[in-house]
Amino acid sequence: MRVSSKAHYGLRMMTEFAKAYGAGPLSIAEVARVEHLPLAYLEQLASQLRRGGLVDSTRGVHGGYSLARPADQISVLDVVTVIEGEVSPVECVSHGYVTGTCQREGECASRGLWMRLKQSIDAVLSQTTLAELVTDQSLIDSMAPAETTR
Amino acid sequence: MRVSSKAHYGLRMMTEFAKAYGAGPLSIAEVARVEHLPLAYLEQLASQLRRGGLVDSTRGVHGGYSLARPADQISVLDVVTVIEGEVSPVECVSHGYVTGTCQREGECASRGLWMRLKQSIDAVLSQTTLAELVTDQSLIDSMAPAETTR
DNA sequence: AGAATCCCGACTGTCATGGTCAGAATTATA
DNA sequence: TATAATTCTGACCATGACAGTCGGGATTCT
Repeated sequence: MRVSSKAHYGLRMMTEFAKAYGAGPLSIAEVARVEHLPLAYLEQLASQLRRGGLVDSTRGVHGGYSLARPADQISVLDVVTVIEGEVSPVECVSHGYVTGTCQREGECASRGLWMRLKQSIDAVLSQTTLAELVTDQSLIDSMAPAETTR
Repeated sequence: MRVSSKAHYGLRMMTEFAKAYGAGPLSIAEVARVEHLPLAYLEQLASQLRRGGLVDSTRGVHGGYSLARPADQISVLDVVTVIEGEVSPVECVSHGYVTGTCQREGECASRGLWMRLKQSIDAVLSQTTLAELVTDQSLIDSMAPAETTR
């Protein structure tokens, strides 16, 4: 029951893109610098995010990535889903599940539980948008300016 | 964001123990038979459950395992925690987290999110007890008796 | 004594994670 | 027009978790 650091990295990258939204594309070299993440790895994640339709890319010298839509219209769930695939505690509650695949389906008592769990997770993740993460971030920054020079 | 089938197996086994509660120990050979799970694997899981204090074991001929306390006092969270370790989307919100381990702690905007997520998951898993799973099970069984002969 | 059981440690194959690397394609700019 | 900055792609790799298997030991009932 954990979020991969892959998804976590992706979210951090998306937060950077959100901060830069409207000011032209942001390169992953820049993201790697400010977030201290391995550049070559971010490249892969950025590709996934693009294929998932969350960001647009611009190649060439002043290229980079920018959010495909405003930050308040991209939820954490969107990001996690693109990178990790659908959030689903067990296969039988995932979207593409084909009825009958699990032989125990009829007599399974815990499916209801897993469905509640999935809904609960989805709710939390879809309620938080990148925009909120960014404003939380600036709140933190403004409250502890002495720490930022480290 | 998924529950390992290891934990899922463990839960199924615990449900069997719950059904047999009060009627002497239940052997894992029996569990393996009715749940169609590999016996040798269940042995490992049963050991973990015992070490985690969720079941008591009896060796010898009519031995087996029985719940360490009534089924309504064991939650799904208890089971998952013993088998998978603490449920925690990211390290920095887990119980044993040492403040300062994550260098980004000060400026991390998503920690609040992960804490909400953990709480939400914990809530769902701790609200459901083995007793409820068992009664759900019997409800299902009584409603579709024709299917049980397959 | 022997069968049924739990107990334990070692082993194994497969897969996801968390990367790295080399090089090709594209584009701005000196 | 060359070159530097970028994205894009596919291949590669090391590590550890997961999902098991196996062999044998310890215990207890009959």
